[in-house]
Amino acid sequence: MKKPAAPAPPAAPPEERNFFRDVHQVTRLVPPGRVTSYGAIAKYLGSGRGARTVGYALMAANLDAITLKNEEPVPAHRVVNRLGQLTGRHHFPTPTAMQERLEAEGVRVADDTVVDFEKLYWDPSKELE
DNA sequence: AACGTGACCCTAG
DNA sequence: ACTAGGGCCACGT
Repeated sequence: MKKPAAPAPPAAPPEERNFFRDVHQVTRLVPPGRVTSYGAIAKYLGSGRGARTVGYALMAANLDAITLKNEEPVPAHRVVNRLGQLTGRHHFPTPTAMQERLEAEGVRVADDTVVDFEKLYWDPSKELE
């Protein structure tokens, strides 16, 4: 007798998704005045090509932090794409909130792009080993 | 259960 | 040098 259908392991705890939690954690590790990229985080987490999901997680992170328990806000404004562009600025409360926050930390932004991006780049795989 | 979406990245012509 | 397309992962309905 074979099992008609048993691969239903809903052993998923009510806790948040590990992936999300991981992304939030790494993002929070980014020091002020520094920036990182989605791909770097994805790679650090082992996803490699899950850079997209990282962005997803960040968006949810903002909502989660505010809606769920807001334990600690996630500095999503420190995460940009590999080109240093503030691609996610449109998802912020205001289209300029991301840039304002970055500038508030000393990060210069010009044309929706981080100036000296390579210089301010913070790679978790290298900084955190 | 399947399809569609999304703050991306990489490779090819 | 630039443009175009596909792929991957996770979530929502």
